[in-house]
Amino acid sequence: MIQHSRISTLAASSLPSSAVPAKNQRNQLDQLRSWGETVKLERGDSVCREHDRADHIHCVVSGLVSRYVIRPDGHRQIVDLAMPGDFFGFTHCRQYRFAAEAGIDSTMVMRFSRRRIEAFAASNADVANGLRDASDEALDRTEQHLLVMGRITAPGKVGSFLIEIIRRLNGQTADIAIPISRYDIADFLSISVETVSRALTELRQRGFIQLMGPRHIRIVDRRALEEGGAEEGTVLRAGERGDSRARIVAHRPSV
Amino acid sequence: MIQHSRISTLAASSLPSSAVPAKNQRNQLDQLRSWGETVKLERGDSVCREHDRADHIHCVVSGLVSRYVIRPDGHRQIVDLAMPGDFFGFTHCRQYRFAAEAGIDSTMVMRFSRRRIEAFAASNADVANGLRDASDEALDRTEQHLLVMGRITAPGKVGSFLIEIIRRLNGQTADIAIPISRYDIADFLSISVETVSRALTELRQRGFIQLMGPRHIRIVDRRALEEGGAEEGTVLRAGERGDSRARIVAHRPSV
DNA sequence: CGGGACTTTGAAACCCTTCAATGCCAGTGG
DNA sequence: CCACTGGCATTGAAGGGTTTCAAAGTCCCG
Repeated sequence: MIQHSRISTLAASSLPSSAVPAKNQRNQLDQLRSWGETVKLERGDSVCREHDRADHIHCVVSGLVSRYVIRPDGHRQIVDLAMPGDFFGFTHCRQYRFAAEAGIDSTMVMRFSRRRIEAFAASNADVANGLRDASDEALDRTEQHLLVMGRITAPGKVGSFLIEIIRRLNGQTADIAIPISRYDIADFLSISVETVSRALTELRQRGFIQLMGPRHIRIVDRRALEEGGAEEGTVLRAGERGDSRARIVAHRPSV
Repeated sequence: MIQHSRISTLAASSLPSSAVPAKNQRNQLDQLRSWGETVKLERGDSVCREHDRADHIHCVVSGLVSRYVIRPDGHRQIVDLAMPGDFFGFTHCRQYRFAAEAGIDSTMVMRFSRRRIEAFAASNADVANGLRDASDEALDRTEQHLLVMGRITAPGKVGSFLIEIIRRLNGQTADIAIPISRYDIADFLSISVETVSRALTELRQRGFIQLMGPRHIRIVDRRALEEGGAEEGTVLRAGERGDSRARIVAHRPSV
C-alpha cells in the first residue's frame, strides 16, 4: 500500500535488507549518507526533547523511537512510533514540538544536520525529493494514527493498532512480537492501561486474537479486528455488545 | 510558531495577502503556478474521492476543504480541515486514502498534475523544496490534530479545537467565525454532535467562552481553554467537576 | 407558512477511567 | 538459594463521562 522512500537508501548500509528497495537514485545520496551520525541508544534514552532547537532530522536504523509530549496534567501522549526506515524531525517550527526517545534497547538512530542537509537540498533536486518522500511517509504514518485514534471503542482502537503494527513490522505472518508495553500502547491510543488490557482480553475471548504471551500476539480474524468487533456479519450470542462474556457464533476468518 | 511554505507563492495571485509571505524564491515557481487549474466549488462538492487515483496535488485558495473517510458503520471521520494556503493530496499510495470535499460555498481549490509536478521537481530543487515545505506543513497540521484527539474529555477536545481554529483563521482577535457545523466538529473530533454541543455549553457556563451565535464564538479565557477545564489553578464552587452547574470562582483570564 | 438542516437539552444505558489489589517475572543482594 | 524489589500485566468495583435515543427549539429558504 504505502511505497518506500527514495531517501531510504540513505541508511541502506545499516537498514535490514527488507526495508531497503534497490533503487538507482543514490547519485549524491551516498555522500549525504556519510553526513549522518549514528548513535546507539538504550531504552528511555533521549533523542531530542520538546522545545529543543530543531536542527536535526533523524532516521531510525533499528529498534524503535517514541515521539511524545507530556501534558500539563502529567499524561504522556505518544504521537508517533518510528520504526526502522522511518524518518522524523520534520517541522516548520524552529523547535521540536515533541520529545523523542528510544523505545527499546539497542536502538540505532541516524541523524543529519538540518543546516547542512537544507543547504545541500537547496541545489540538489535528488536530495530535496528524497526528503520530500520521507516527509510524505511521515504524513501517511500520522494520518493512519489519526484513523486509529478516531475509532470509538477501545477494542476497535487496539485492534486497529495491532493490524497497523503487524503491517509495519513484517506484514506477512499473523504473529506479532509487540515491541512496546501496555503502557506505551495506552499512551499511543490515549486510553488507560487497564482499558488496553481489557480490550486485549475481550478480543481474545471473541476469538479475534490469541495471546501467547504479553508481547506475543497472533491475529486469528483480521477482518473482525479491523471492524472493531460487533459489526454487521458478526453475530453475538446474546445480542448485546461490549459485555465481556459475549462470543462469536459465526464469522468468516481471514488472516 | 509554524512558519510558512516556500511554495505558498504558488497561489500568491489568489491567496489572501496575509497568507502570502513575500519571498524571493519564485524563480521557476511562477511557471509552476501557471500549471495549476483553479476550480470553484459549492459546499459538498467533491474534490476527490477515497481510492481515486492520486494524480493531483491540491491547494486551498479560499474557503475550506474537509478530508475524510466513511467507516463501515457509516460514521464519517474528518482527518483534515484544509484552509487557505494549505496543500493536501500528498501520499505515497497510488490512491488517495481520503475523500475531500468543499466545506463551504464558493471554495476555490487549485490543483496540480502530480505527473507534471513530479517531473518538474525531479530536476528543479526549488520546486522539490517547495513541495517538501508544503508536505511538512501538512505534517505539522496533522500532528496538531493528533494532539487534540488525544485529549481525554470532550470540553478539552473542543477547547483545543477552538484555539487551533482561531490560530489558523486569524490568530489575532479572540473572536471566531466558525466555518463548520457542529456535525463537522463532531466528526473532526470523533465525538457525537450532542457532546460537542454540551461541551460548548459547559465551556460557556464556566466562563471560558461566549456564544454570540452558533457560528460566532469569543474566547474569554484562553489559558483555561487550553488546559481543558478543571486543572490546577481552577477552583470550582462545589468541588466536583463535569457537573454542568459547576462554575469558576477564581481564575486568571488571558486572551 | 411549512420543510429541512442545524442546534440544544433531557434521560437512560453503556463504556471508560480511576482506584485498588493481585499475579507474574527478571534482576539483585543477602 | 531465596527473599525482595520494581516494572509490567491483569482483574474487580465504583464513579463519571459519553453515547444513544428522543424531543423541542431556532433559523433559513422555497
